[in-house]
Amino acid sequence: MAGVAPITVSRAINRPELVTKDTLEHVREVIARSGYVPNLLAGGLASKRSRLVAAIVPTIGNSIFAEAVECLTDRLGEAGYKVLLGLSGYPASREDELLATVLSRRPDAVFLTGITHSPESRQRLLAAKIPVVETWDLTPTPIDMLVGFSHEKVGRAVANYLIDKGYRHLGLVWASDERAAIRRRGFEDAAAERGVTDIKVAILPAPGNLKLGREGLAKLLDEAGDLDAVFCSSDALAQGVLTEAQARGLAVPGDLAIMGFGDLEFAPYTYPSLSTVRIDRRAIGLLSAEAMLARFGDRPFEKIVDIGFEIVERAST
Amino acid sequence: MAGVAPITVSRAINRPELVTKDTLEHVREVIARSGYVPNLLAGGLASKRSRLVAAIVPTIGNSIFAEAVECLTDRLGEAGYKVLLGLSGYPASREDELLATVLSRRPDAVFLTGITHSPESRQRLLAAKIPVVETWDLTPTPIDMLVGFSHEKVGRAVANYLIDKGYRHLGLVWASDERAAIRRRGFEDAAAERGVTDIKVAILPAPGNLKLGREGLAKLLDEAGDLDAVFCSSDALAQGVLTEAQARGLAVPGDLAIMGFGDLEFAPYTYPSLSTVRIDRRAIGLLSAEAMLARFGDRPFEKIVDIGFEIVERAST
DNA sequence: TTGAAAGCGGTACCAC
DNA sequence: GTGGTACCGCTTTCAA
Repeated sequence: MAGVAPITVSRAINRPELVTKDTLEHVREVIARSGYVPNLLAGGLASKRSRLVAAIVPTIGNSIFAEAVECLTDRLGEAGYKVLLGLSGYPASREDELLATVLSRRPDAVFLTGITHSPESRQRLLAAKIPVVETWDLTPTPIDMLVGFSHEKVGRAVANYLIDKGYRHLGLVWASDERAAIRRRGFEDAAAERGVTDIKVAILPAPGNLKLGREGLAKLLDEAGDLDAVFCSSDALAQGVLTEAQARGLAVPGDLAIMGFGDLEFAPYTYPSLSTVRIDRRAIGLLSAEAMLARFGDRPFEKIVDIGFEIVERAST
Repeated sequence: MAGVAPITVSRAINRPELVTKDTLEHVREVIARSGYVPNLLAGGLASKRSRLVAAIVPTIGNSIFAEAVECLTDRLGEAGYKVLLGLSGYPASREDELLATVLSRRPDAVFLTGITHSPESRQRLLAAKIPVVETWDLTPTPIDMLVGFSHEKVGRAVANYLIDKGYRHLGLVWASDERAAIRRRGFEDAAAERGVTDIKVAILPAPGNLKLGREGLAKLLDEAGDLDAVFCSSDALAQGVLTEAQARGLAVPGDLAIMGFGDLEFAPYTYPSLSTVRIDRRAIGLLSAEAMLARFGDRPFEKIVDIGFEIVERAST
């Protein structure tokens, strides 16, 4: 329609600096007039760059992962990439199958949640020869790149924090999630080193929610009445624990201290508020995007980024 | 590698019923052994079916949209489709641009939030000739299909509900969001019909959160002390209003009744809990998926699905 | 700066 | 039931 070769249109769109100003204007005018929409499937096939990034997360509903995915999507979108969403569920049993189907879309990079993946998945990821960013956890041997923090350190830090404050009768209201299990181990190890053992635990199905939190505390209190501090594997559970404590007339933190995890948006402004472990979820998405973009542009990027965490003290501990 | 024509491999994967059992087994064995991963970009280009569905939502972080997208993704995933995420932000100013870039991926269907789209977007959508599902709202003239509910009716229902309960000094803590504006109009119209005017309004930026909710109630109370019921444009804001009310020593619902909107997961179990308008977010995602799948299979599906809503009464009204 | 030809990796169509 | 051939719509490569 524009009276030029297809390749000139391609260049006008993708590398306008290679085209004369006049040709460029003309092609653009025809594009606008004709309503031409380039077919990126075809483009991806020919160029072997799909400009698609797969994000595999357990869930995005009411969850700490949503915000990371949101940041990832935003940042990648600026650079012309779109995010393919893969929800692996809890437990991440669907990850293998999901990864296989997602890789057949030929994404240019993959964002993964967690660091434990089946040998088949690792193999497939390696074979794809694309940037892979594992997140939400730390390991010295990532598949490729990693943006996360140490769950063991979180557990240890919270145990020491609570013990420093004088609490000795500790309880956990805990979702049966892989990374939470590592936090628990860190917590129990550090507590044991300080001479605090006999930690009560209520295990609940993941993902946690307010109702499960209430049930968790109820179970804990029915079994052991002398609890003075509870650490929860998520803020959602902590909200439930707080609710149950209030319903039972317990003063927080007077009778019972409560610590959450994740620092979900609703937490910081609640009154009386929950103490929690702040994780910079936006940083996980953003840094993952930057890591991928760096690799796309052959620029160097740190292999492992530890974004750390922070204990946020509020009225409840 | 299998000693058969490419098309036979294609059939073994996509239409195994057309291939002899022996050939099928052999091809499958070779596929497993070689680690062959089909290229769906190429397949999509050739077949003109990308098996991609675009979902355009304002945001997925801490939001009512995340759950709908989750259900959509799950249901479509079962059928071999993947979801391309498009985040249009608040206000949906990026929708046009987003839609253009997303359509160049040749999705087989599009999930949209809301019913107001620019003429260019409507045009592009129509030109794509694919199923389009608009959601979260109602109109007699959708682009194609629609799964939603009437925001005007929600507003009217809440006004009548509060007035029936004897509240006369009404306030709104409201995010500046398009659909919320329609609920507000319905609320004010119905209230006016019952003789209740002079409704105080605090307008806040979207999306609402707990902190903004606190600020909203503070503003309302500072301007008009005689408030006896507040309707919030989201549960997140309502949580903030509740928090601020408690901080000021107001009894809820004795001194101040509070009504939220959306029925976010944290709300149902909070104690004392918020009354709210329950929207079946999962149904929006699921029914949208079903609508698309029906159209893919040339099966009929209702053009417009009104999922309705429900006022959930709890301690706070 | 622009274009011709080839091909990316599959699937549609029709013959065998 | 299986295969040959053409072609999906774009980008690569190399030549002009």
